[in-house]
Amino acid sequence: MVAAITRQQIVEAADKLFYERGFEATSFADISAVVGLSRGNFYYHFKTKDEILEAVITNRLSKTRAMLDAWQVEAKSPADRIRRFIQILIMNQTKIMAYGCPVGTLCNELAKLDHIAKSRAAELFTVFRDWLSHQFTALGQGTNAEELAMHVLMRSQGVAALATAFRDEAFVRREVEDMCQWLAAQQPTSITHTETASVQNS
Amino acid sequence: MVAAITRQQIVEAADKLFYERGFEATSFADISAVVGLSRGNFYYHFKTKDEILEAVITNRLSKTRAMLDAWQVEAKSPADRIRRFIQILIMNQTKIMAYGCPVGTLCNELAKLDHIAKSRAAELFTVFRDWLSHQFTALGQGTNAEELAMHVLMRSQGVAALATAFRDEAFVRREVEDMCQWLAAQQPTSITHTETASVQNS
DNA sequence: GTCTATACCTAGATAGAC
DNA sequence: GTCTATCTAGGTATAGAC
Repeated sequence: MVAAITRQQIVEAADKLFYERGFEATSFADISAVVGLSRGNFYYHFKTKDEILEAVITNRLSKTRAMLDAWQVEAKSPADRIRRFIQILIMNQTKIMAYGCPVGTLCNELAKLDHIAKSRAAELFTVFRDWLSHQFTALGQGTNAEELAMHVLMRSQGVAALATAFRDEAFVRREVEDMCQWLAAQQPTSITHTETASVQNS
Repeated sequence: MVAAITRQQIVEAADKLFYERGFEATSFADISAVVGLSRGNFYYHFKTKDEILEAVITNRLSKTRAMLDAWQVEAKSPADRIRRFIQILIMNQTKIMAYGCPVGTLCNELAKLDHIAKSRAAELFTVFRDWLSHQFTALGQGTNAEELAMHVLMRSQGVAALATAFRDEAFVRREVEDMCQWLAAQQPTSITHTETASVQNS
């Protein structure tokens, strides 16, 4: 149907604008201008702004799952997959320096607004955490796989936040490098020192 | 003067609301309601909303500097002072889980709005970074003191972001613990292993 | 399904009485 | 220095013609 295509166009445009300008700061007029639709017709597809947000989050969730599924096939080892995740910081550096992490900034904004969808937005983090946790288990870190996953997520969020504030490419590169070194130290089969001052001890 | 007191009340109220609800989502009506002032009278003190933001950031900067100066006296060793910084995550846990880090979330919002004050907000980070850098130098890490300072800032931001999304107190405690262990490993005089997979190498 | 027109509200901001 | 009244712009949302 044409309606389904228009709807998807709206969701994609809203996704981009919510990321670049924020949810509240984006108006229907902004979205409809991008799609090339009148504001009035807008309401044929979505009754409220919250409905669009809901659709945007759902869309992001499925796209994220698809991306992680692809990585599962493309990258051979669990360590390679985790590195692939870490490398997002390099791949999306320009956008992150301008607008921050799409997930983290959305969760923060919705938390402040005390918006109904804030827990649904946090699901995006859960998807990443569970996938990372799965990789750490495959890496032989079954006991504290989830803690290690949260640690990787935490670092990514921290790097993204400071990348936005300082716009320092060298900082991003250095921290990504450091994360990869940390990761190497998490592999029990690794030749590097098994003891590091890291999350592995509860 | 009475005007100066009223002005300060406005700044304090705006500071709190900008943190808890966000800059854009806070209206003049919200602020004046807290202060107990009419909207009209508001403009006697501040001509525009941006002027209030400017005043709020200036206020935060001076309060932050005062806090760090106090820590400089209260805590005896550089390591104690850095730990004091890390402990903010525990001290302000409830607020952070609800609204995130006041500095990080403000910088993110202003970045998305492409607001003129975004670089001024980032100065708040600079104040923390320079203070932390100073402590690391005192700790004997003069060569890469600033990098270590950025690493501490990065972790704090990451923990704050995920604390907001997951509201997991155990996670916060665990990561604070881990940061303190990492810190202990940064002291050259320390008895712990000198080599860790950490930022110390470029 | 898409449009125009419009209702209704709240925002930031101003004017002028007191 | 504080108030009320008011302006204008922009937001969400609806109605109804095509």
